Order: sequence, then C-alpha cells, then structure tokens
Amino acid sequence: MMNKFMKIYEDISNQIQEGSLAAGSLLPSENDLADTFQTSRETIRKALKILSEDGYIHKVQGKGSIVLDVKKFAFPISGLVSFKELSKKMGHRAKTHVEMLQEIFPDEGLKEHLKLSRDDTAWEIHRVREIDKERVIFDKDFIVKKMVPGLNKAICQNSIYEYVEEELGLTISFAKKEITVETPTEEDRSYLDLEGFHNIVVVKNFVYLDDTSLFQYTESRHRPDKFRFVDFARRK
Amino acid sequence: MMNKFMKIYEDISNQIQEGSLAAGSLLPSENDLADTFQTSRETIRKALKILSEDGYIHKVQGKGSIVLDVKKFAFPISGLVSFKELSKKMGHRAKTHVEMLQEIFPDEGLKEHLKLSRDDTAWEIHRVREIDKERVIFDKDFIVKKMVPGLNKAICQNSIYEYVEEELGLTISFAKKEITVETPTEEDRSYLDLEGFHNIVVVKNFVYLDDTSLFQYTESRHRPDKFRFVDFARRK
DNA sequence: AAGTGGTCTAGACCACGCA
DNA sequence: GCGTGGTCTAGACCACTTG
Repeated sequence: MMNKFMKIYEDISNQIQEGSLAAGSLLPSENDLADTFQTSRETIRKALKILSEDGYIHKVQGKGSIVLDVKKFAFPISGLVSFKELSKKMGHRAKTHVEMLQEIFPDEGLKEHLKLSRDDTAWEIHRVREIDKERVIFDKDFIVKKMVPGLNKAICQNSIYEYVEEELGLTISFAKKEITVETPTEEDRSYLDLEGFHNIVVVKNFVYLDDTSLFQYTESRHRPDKFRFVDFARRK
Repeated sequence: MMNKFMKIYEDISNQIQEGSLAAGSLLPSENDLADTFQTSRETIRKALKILSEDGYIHKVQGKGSIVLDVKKFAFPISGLVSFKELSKKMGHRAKTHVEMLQEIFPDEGLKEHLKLSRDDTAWEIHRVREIDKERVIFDKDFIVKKMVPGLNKAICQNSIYEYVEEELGLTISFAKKEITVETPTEEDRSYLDLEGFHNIVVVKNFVYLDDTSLFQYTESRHRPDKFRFVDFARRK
C-alpha cells in the first residue's frame, strides 16, 4: 500500500502528463484538494511539494499552483538511475558487455576513496555500454569486496544495484556525483569507439549505503557526443 | 525576520560545518530537538528535511539522523548560482568582460526558445569570464527586451540576475539546465583561450520567472579542463 | 518494550495577489 | 476583503531499529 500523499502525487502527476491538467492552468486550491481527496491540507501540501520538486508545478503565494510544461524528456543521469533502468526505456537498442571482473589489492588512492582498511580487497569491474551498436559508455566500478562477496559476471551483466538491494538487503541511499571532461586513456580507446574524439566525459560517483558507509566508487566514461545531462533547478 | 525552521536549519548546519556536530554521530532525536528549540516536532522535521536535501544529514527510520561529512566543497554550478556569487568566493582571481550588448531581431529558433511573439526583439549579450588571467567561460545570453528595457553594459558587468530581482522586482524562480559537449565554434575560439582544445562544454539554461514565463535563454560555454559539476543525489 | 523517524490530522494565524 | 499558499502547533498512530 502506498502513502496517501504519494497516491495524490501519482494522481496529479498523471493528470498533468496526460494533459487533462493543462500547462499554464491553475491547480484547485489546497483546501479544495483536501476536500476532494478526503484528507487534511498538510497531506495535500506534502504531495504538492514533491510535484514542485519534480518540475510538474510551480507554487506562487497568494495565487495558486501553476501547471508546468513537462513535454521535454531527457537522458536522466540526474538522480540515481542505473543503466538498466535507462536501457528499459531505450528498448533493445542498449546492451551491456562485462569486460572484466576481478579482485584487486587497491592502491593508496582507491583505499582513500573507499575508506578501506588494511588487507581489504575490492572488486574491479569493467563494463561497456553499447547503444545502437556503438560502444559509447565505459563503466569502471570499484566495490568493497567484503560487502558483496558473491559477485559474479551474471550479476554485473544484469544490475549490481538490483542485486545489492534485493538479494543482499542493503539500501543504497545517496550519492555524490561529479562531472568533468578529460583526455581519453588508452583503456578508454580500447573499450570505446572513439574514432576522432579528443575528450571524454567522466561522471564520478560515490555511492553510499543507508548507514552512510561508502559502498562503491564508479567512473562512468562517456563519449562526448552521446553525453547529455539534464537538471531542473529551483532558486534557493 | 527568518522563519523558525530556517533558523533551526542555520543553527544545525553551522554546528556541522564547525565540527561541533561530528560527522558520523547522531543528531538528538526530533522530540529532543523540539524541546530544546521550544517548538513542535513538525517544525523540527521541516528543518531536518532541508538539511537532508542539502547533504548535511541522512535520516534512517528507527535509528536517527546521521551527520554527514561535508568537507568536500566544489564548483557549485548546481542549483541556480550566478557567476557573480561564484566569483565572490574566488576573490580577485575572476573577472568579467562584456564583449557585446545589442538588440537583435531573433531568428526562428530563438523565437521558439523564448516563446517570442512577432515584432518582439531580444537582447544578445556576450560575456567572457576570466579566471586566473585565462579566458575560460563564454556566456551568451538572450533576454526578452520588453522585460528588461533598460539593460546596459554596467549591469551586464555586474550581475543581470541582481538587477532583474532587485531593481525590477521580478522573481527568478526555476530553470531547466542541460549539459552537453560540443565542437567549438569560430566564436568560441575568438573569445576563449582554447589553444589545443577540441571540445567545449555547453550548459544551456532556460530561466523562468515566477509567473512561469520564460525570461532568458543562456548558453554558458566552458573550456573543458575548467569545467566541473557537482551534484548530491538521493535515491528515489 | 522503548525509542526512533514517518505519516496524518484539524485547526490557527500570517503573507501575499488580486479585484 | 477574500482567497491563495506559507508557517506552526499538539497530538495521534504507524514502521522500524535496537536492546
């Protein structure tokens, strides 16, 4: 069963996506909504808060909640989305190749990143993402081994996130992400179709579990022409 | 006067930044905080919500709120931050040159972007940002003229945002941002120190006012080595 | 079982936009 | 002045973690 405010959120966001709530128009007032959904105003406000954060509406004091235009969709690297969720949307145009899966003794830099203690080992995973028959993304993952001892190729082929959350019962909760542009390494050139490209977009990801321990460090290396990042930002 | 929950937010975030609330430790419970701040629990929860969104804490049901490590700071292109706010942090290492300010009759593409009606004109502004004596960012702005009739070079030199909000009383409320990597144009090469660079990072920005009208379209074109984008993402 | 955060309520008052 | 959203309250019950 879903929360009440989540159901209200789903209901309204669906209406906006269908167009039965037109962009530019005003939502019913919070008091009206509280009546029609048979709930209190604070619960309505919780739903509207999320709608606003997700770019569905914009609230103006004294006026009301304006429905925004949500036609534009995009490559949603924003938030925490795994490649598997992404490739679902792309249908059969996307493929994953697991090129490497090995246990390593991490060097100092990586120990620093993963906050490893002496003797801890890590998994190093190389995966290449193919879109429309072109190898355009190279994902390089480092995971603390003791947290995921039973990792294997089939899991990497599918979704590490899924395995960790559903099989191991760990909760991935937040991540710090950093986007930079770098010069391709020999490794990049060997894995990707980089023909004439002189740069590569690097998305570094620090993934944390619910107990705030660092779980994974990932570099997702994208061919620049296939990279796109979209964000919705609010003032203050 | 500030809101109660904002004061609580400030108070706690300051304590975290100072280190008097250590990373890894637990915050007092919401009931305790409600007592010490002489307020209701919901108000405390509002403050904690923002602390969590801003990456200061992480909440776990049944356990408490864990203080996160916030030492790592970064080039905050995330959110809506103007170059002026940014350059404050950089001290005298940053400079702005206004290279162009003219009224134009927009072509079809731009009319589309700015949703201009027939006969509307726009401002086209070119600004080059210099950091440590190197010209590394080229900002190309298009603004609906009728919204900002009195624009001049001094304003562009300072901060267009500031002028629009403080002098004109308009409220900039949200933006859609898109990051891609492109091949430099002749224009880019003439404005920036691009020596051997083959790519340029383009941040396209659609800035909206409080009444949801599109106010400005901006392309911020960065030399790839000087570009960095940092984000804090939460699952779901 | 006790304590934590998560949800929900019904009501109050305030700040703002608009006619 | 009325209706809007913004803040705040005091209390209730639920879901979860930990001893």
